[in-house]
Amino acid sequence: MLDLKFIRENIEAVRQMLTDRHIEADLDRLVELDTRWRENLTYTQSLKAHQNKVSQEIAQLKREKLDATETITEMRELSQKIKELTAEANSTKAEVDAILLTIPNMPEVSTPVGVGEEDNLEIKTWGELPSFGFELKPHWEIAEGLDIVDFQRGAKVAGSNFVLFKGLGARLERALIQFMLDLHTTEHGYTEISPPFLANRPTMTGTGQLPKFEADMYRCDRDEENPDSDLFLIPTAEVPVTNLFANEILSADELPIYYTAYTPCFRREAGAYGKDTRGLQRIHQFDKVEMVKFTTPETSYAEHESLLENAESVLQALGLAYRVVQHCTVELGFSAAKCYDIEVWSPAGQRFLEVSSCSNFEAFQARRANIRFRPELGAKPEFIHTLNASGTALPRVVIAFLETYQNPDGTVRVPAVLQPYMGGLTQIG
RNA sequence: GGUGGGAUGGCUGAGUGGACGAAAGCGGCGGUCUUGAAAACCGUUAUGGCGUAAGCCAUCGUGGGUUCGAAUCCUACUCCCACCGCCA
Repeated sequence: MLDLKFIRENIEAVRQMLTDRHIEADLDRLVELDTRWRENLTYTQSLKAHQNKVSQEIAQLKREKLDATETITEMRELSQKIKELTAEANSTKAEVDAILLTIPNMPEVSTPVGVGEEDNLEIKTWGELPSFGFELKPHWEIAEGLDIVDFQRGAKVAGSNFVLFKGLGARLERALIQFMLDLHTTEHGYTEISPPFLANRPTMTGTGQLPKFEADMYRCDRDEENPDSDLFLIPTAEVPVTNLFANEILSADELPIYYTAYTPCFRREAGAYGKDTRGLQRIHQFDKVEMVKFTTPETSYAEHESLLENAESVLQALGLAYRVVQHCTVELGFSAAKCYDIEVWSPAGQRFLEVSSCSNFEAFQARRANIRFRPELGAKPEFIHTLNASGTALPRVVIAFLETYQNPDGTVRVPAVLQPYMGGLTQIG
C-alpha cells in the first residue's frame, strides 16, 4: 500500500494515478476519515495522559494508606469515555486501512500512460522469428499427436482448463523446472526455496492479491470465526516467498536477497473465459519457476534490470524468440510500480505469449507485509523494495517449444541445453 | 484428533494488580585504559503512532473483557514444544 502521509501530501497525484490506471477508489472518503481519525486520536490521547497521571496519584495514595475512593469514582466516568472514543477511533482507522488496501501503487515515471495492451512499450526483441518450409501445427495438435498432453482427461478429473501431462510431456515439465532452477541457482546467485503451496489471508494481503482479487483465487478451509486462517491456493510463488520476511527487520548487509522457487500456480481466471483458452494457453493450474528479490530502495531499479536479464536468459538458452514490453498504466499490475513482460513467440499462433512479468514493487508490498531493513546500525528501519519475475511460466514456454522445434512428421527436436534433463533424448516422438 | 506445557526486547530469562517499557546476564555500539588487541571498568542499546515542537500515546503472541489502573486476572483464538493416537 501507499504511505498514508504520502497520500495526504500528494492527493492530486494519487487522484491522477487512479485516472491513469482506470481504477476507482474513494479518495475523498479516505481523506475525510483520516482527518476524523487523527482529531479523535489526539483528543483521546490527551484524556489517556490525564488518566495515567491520576492513576499514578491513586497508586501513591494507596501506598500511603490514604483513601482514594473519591478520585476513583471520578475516574470511572473518564475511563468509560476513553473506552467509547477509542472504539470509535479504531473503527475509523479500520475503515481508513480498508480503503488504503484498495489503492494501487504509483507507476514509476517511465510508465507510458495508456488505455490498453496496444499502449505497452516494446523495449526489445530477441531471436529471429523462425520460418518453416511446411505447414505448421498448433501446439495442441502436436501434443495430442505425441500423446504427451491429455486435455480430455485433465478436464474429466478437475474441469475445463485443467490439463494432464503424460509420458514425455510430464518429463518435459520436470526437465524445464529443473533446468530453470539450476540456471538461476548456479548462474545467477539465487537460493532455492520450496515454499508451502497454500497461503493464509494476511500473506495473500501482503503481496496485494487480497482484498481486491479474492474472486481470482481458489479458497479452501474457510473459517467464519477466524478469517485470517483462511487458506488459498497460491496463484504464484511470489506470494509465499515475498512474505517470508513479513514483520521482520533485516540488516543492510543481508541485502540484496535473491530467492527462486518452483511451485504450481492456481488461478481461477475468473472472467477470462473464451479468451485465448485453446490448449495450454490459459489453464487453472500451471507450473512456474519464480524469482524474488529483496533490495534496498537505492538499488531496486538496477536490480530490476538484472532480474529481467535473468528471466530472459531462460528463453535465450532454450533458443526461443521473444520480445520485451513495458506495461502502460492500465496494464500495470495493482502492486507494481514498473513492469516488463517477456513474451515468447508462438510460430503457429503467429503471436507473442506472456511468459514472465518482471516487476518492481518498490515499498508497496513491503509496507503491506511490514518488511523492513536497518540501513545502518542504530538507524531507523526503512521499508525494503521487493521485486519478482517469472523465470519462467511453463505452459506457454511449452507452446513455443513444441511449435518452434516441430518437424514435418509431428516430432519435436529437443534443444541441446535440455537434453541432459530429458535423459539424453534429442527428439520427442 | 487427545492430553499437558509454553509465547516477555537482537538472544537467554525475571516479573501474579500500582515505582514496569519492563530486572539480570549475553550480544551490539561508544568511551576509559593499551603501541595495538584482549580483559576490566563506564556509558549506551525496541518498535510504531499523533504533534511545528515540548511532549504525549500505544505495544510483553493476537482479539475481546474485568479494573480508577493489566505483562500480571478472566475469555476466545493463533502459533510453538512434549507425549499419545493416526498417517505419506
